[in-house]
Amino acid sequence: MSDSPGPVRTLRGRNRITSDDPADAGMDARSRIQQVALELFIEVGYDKTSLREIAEKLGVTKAALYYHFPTKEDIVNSLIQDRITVVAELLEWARDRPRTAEMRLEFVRRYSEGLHRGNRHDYVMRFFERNQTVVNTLAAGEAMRDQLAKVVDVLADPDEPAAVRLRRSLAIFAVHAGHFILRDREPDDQKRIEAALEVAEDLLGD
Amino acid sequence: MSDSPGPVRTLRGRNRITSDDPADAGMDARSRIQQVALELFIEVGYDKTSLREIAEKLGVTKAALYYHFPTKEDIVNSLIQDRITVVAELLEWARDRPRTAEMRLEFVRRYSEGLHRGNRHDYVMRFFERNQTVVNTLAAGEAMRDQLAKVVDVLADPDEPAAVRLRRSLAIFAVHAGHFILRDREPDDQKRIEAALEVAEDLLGD
DNA sequence: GTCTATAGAGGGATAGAC
DNA sequence: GTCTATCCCTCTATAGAC
Repeated sequence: MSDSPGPVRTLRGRNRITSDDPADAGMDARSRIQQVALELFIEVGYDKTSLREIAEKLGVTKAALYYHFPTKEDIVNSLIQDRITVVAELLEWARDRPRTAEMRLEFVRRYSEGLHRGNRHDYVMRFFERNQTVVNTLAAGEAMRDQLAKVVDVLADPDEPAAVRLRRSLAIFAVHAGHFILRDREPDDQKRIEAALEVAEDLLGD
Repeated sequence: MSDSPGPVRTLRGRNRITSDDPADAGMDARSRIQQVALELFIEVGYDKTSLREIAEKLGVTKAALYYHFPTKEDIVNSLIQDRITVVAELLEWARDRPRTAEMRLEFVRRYSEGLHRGNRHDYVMRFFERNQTVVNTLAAGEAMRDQLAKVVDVLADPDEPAAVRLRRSLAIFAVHAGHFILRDREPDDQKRIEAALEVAEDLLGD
């Protein structure tokens, strides 16, 4: 809830998650907070990440954070909001299209594209899966859950057999997980994404 | 670490996770604590579950818990320990067997069996996936991660192409997730397990 | 084996100066 | 926009009686 005061949302094209240090000029305060918080939320966990820790890593004090985000939850919500918007657009695209095999394929490709092109959406999803219990207590988290269910429903009719539904659900999961599961063996980002898509398309077929 | 004082480990055959109330005679104190804690850890999350809450649900006080488990972490560790043992045995079984297609199939079947027959192992795994960031700070959690990697390595040679590796990894995930993903559409436990196995076997083929 | 009471630490959030 | 200082709360864990 609430998108708070603070400066206007800039959200520059940024993919890497390595704002280890002050080399991060080029980002406004709000973005830098989001970035550092997201890293910590993924690695240490949302609950175990204190505002003090975030502030320290940014070289400011806790109180400074409160100027940009009224609560800790608001940091998460701001992160999730972008992602929700993008998926909502994709669902809108799919809305009245007939559920053909080609349509489903195109749907997954667009899904993958939105996940990897946009701003750190892959890391937002990683946060989501690594902090499931936290996310369930958030309104924005509930929204994401609903969307995910709708995405799955695009890929498989709710009254298809259980095995088919599961198989198609895994297509989405392949797109999500591929990026991280393969990280150690396949260093090339693009190659990983393509491999994941290959598996996903395979799962959609009969 | 540490398996603490407390009574001897009994761990009766028990599958349901519904110890809502004192209808849970038949379990010793230690098991009842594990049961209630596991439920809360899954639903509310490990961090947000306080010992007070666990104690309240059991109708005792916090201090009583400390008699059975020296720390909060020890509850988790005791839960995970069984699971680690079972998977270790399965990996031992697989150790020197040739990696044929039949062997992989049998491996996954045994994996599924150990997951659903044993004592609430499916819920332990659900705890694992829903509290990933917490589990990573635990020694026992690290052990589970290692085992999972080894399980995947049984199904796919580390130097096979990325897409193949991902596909096979998903076989294990299907077994894990199927049970929960399909819960709303397919009420029959056994049917869900079979559907998941069907998908898993499919993913192992070429 | 369970209780009451409390120590001791750390967290989120606010007040108000600059 | 950032700071210092502080409030207030909850949590884990321990001490010691019964």
